[in-house]
Amino acid sequence: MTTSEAAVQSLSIGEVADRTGLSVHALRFYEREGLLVGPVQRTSGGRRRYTSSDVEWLQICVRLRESGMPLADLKHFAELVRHGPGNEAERLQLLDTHRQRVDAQIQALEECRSVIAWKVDIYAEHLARGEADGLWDPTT
Amino acid sequence: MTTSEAAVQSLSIGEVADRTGLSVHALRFYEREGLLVGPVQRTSGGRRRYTSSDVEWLQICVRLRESGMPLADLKHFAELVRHGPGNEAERLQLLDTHRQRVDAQIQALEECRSVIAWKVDIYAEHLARGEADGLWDPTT
DNA sequence: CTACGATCTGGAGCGAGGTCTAGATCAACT
DNA sequence: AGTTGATCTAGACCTCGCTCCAGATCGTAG
Repeated sequence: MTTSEAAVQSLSIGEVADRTGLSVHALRFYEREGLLVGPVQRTSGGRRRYTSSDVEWLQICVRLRESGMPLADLKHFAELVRHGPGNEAERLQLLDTHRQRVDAQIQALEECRSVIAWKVDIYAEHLARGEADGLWDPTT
Repeated sequence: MTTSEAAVQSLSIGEVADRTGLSVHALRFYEREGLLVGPVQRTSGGRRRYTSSDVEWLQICVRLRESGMPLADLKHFAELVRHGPGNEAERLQLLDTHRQRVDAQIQALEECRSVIAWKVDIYAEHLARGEADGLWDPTT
């Protein structure tokens, strides 16, 4: 049998690492930093057992981090959730602000992309005509 | 006339900082790190004078950095350009590889965006129905 | 029982990408 | 000449986000 039998609902840190893409080091680090909503349960021997709700939260954290949210903001969000109902408007604002930043980021990346694509085209064209057509501006 | 025109077209480090968005510190740092194609000219007094071609290169650097290219790659690109013609294929590949990374990044951000937008909608809906409808999953 | 891998804690270390300081010099204005 | 602000160099320092280490413990398979 595998590691989880009675533990079908709770996962070890390694299993959570697999499911979230975070390293076990990062998971412990996140916990120390107060990025989790609640305290992680422990076995009698002191090993962490993560609930599916812990894992869902971590998966959201991963998305927010991937999209550039700083750990400090993530921590703030965790605190809001931890303090329970009554601050939903603030949570909404935090997320919505971040969404706007993501939008801006996507747009900036698309501009970069087109500048890069343009450079790529210049190079490709030069190469197609043969490299031997001599000098050209170093910045192209 | 031509000479003075050329002189007029060179910029101080502060002016370049304004035009590129990089700090003067960052400009000196980039230079030290070998990210520039050529050595920057100096006045008799030792102050840097940037040509418009320097500035163009820096503007490309800014775009590449904004889109996540590491300084090491930028340095590599600068070296290729510095060593003159003959390695255009390699430059092309470097840029094209980066363009692919940018594409992947845009796609990842769009996924994040939609996850976040979904969360935002959940919060907005709850708030629209009044905050008083009690408990809900902390991870929502 | 023994091995062996996974996990534990606290704290040090790291790589990226700058940022800042000190103390001197330069250049322009008054 | 004096004042002021920009720039110079070398090098120390900083933030962020992990990553890794040492040394101990847990827990399962053989």
